[in-house]
Amino acid sequence: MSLQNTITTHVKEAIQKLYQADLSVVEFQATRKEFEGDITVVVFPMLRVVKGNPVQIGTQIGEYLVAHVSEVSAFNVVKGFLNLVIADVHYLDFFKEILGDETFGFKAPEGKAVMLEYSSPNTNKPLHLGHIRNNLLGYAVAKIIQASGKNVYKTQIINDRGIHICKSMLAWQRYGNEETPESTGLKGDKLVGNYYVRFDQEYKTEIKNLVATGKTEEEAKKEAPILIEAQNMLLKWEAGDEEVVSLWKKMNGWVYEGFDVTYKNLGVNFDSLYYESNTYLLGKDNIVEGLEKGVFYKKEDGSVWCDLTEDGLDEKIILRSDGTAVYMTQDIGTAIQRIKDNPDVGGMIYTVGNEQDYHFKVLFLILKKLGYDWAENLFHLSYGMVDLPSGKMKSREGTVVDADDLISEMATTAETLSKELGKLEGYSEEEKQKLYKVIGLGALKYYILKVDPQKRILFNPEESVEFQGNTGPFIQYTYARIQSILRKAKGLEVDTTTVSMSELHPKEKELLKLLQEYPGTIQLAAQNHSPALIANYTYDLAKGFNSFFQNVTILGTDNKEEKSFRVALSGKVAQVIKSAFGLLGIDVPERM
RNA sequence: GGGCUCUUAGCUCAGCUGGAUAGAGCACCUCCCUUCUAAGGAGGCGGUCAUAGGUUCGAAUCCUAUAGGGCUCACCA
Repeated sequence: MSLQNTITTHVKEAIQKLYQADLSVVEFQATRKEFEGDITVVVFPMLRVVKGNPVQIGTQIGEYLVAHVSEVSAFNVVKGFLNLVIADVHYLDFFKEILGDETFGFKAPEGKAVMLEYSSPNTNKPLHLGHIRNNLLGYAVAKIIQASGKNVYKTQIINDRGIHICKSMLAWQRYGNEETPESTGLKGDKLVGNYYVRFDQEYKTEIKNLVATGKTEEEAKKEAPILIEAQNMLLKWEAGDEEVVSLWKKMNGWVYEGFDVTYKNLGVNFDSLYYESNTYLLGKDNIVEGLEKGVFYKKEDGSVWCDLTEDGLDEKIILRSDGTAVYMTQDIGTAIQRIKDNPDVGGMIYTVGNEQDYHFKVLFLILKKLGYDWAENLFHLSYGMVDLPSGKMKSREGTVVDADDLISEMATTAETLSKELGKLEGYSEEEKQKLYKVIGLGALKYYILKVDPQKRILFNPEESVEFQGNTGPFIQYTYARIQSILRKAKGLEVDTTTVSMSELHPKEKELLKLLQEYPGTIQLAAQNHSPALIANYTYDLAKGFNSFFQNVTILGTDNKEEKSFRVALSGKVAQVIKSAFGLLGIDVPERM
């Protein structure tokens, strides 16, 4: 039983004996550092059940706890706050318990699995900064939920069809001169993206010309020949035209090769892939089912709708009057299909930007109305946009921050800083390059993940990503520093198997308290789908260690017990840093 | 206009179920490398928690209104 549970039980007991009243919950908080004590019981809420002076009640409970709970060695009461001093032995026992536990903080999976979708790119252009946020979030949340005790399947739906894809295809066909990634040396996704931009340029020119002949802007946008041709191409694709389909396959193949490189560099991966070209016709059967159940209704023109006005939303179209599917149709079908493919999945998480908040609200509601039990466990992992100082990123205007460029720039910055510090003698060039990547990516990932997903990120490529202070590299540095201690401790033959300190240094206690929080933080982060909680926790832990490191002698002490305990404690901190950063998808270097 | 969401130090952000004097980093100022990695540590400066009401023992946190930013409200995806 945890200490909090023990104390809760005894506080309830005390209230029962002293006041013959039943307390439903006991509130705790960490004791503020200006007061003596480790944990604090808040007395105020008890006043609802027990009448009296909070200080007096607190004192009585304190006396009872000191008498009945061995870990509570002393107490003091300030206003309605009962500060409890916890005996060192409790922390040492805890430490003994977790010292050899490699999976400390992690729960074994049980119950139904979760399917988590993220990334979901379009295959007409390369990945950019917005995708990076999506990927980092999705991947981290998957890891966190896994750690909290549920199996997670990572998946993505690849938007590989539609008019935007045809635009790139058409431009390449017209102006590409049979260029390939091989012939140009370009990454496949970059090459295709260039032709998407090219299409837009031609399109704009045609609009301008049409407007010059007297057309309105509106008309021109609809009538531009290149657009008509792209639309025709889409029709051909849908009809299975061999030439178009083979071009489509070729160019998408290039894009996938390019994406693979980016994903690999980012360190993310997927357990399964869904292609929109396979799923875009899904959902129509479910429409029939919904009509039968009376969830949907048909209008005179044949279009199908779902009335959500009773739930405070609008009427939503589910099927066009010509019988073709809309976005919502596909998403309904795909969700149902996924559960059919994976019967052990009991819920899904969609990592999609907050501009689609309404869409997912509607989607989840419809699935509930259709009566699927798993529809109760759907979650839209919504996140804010990534803005640049110049405003919103627009791919057609070339103001996007390219994912590959950004990743390599971060590594370059890490390299520059590393060289200034000059601590890497004895490392091969290859090892160094690898390290720069780890540090650069660490900075980028941490920078993005430490921010609450819901909030927008203002990304200033010039100055935003720091390497000092509350950053990824700071935490990586702390880890590397501990590794250095552990390497040196090996020669000293420190016995880390036993822990028998008589008295804890305040800095040691601080670290042990932080370690105690780790499992709870993982649970909370999983519950809130928030990697930011893990990021901030890891920072606190690293900071705690650095303070410890600078104020307490670890290897230099003559006291053998002290040395062995401090080395063991450092090692455990390193292990937790590594595991917490693992949840964020951030690697940690042995040296830096 | 309706709906959703955000607003905390000069800047970037924490702040879990409402709890004690609102916390970090950057920047600025003082100290600390003959000691285990100074990408570090110790300290200082800096706040009307957007504004106004309300709820209660107690509000950055919950409710209402207002202001400002963002998103959304297509037979687009």
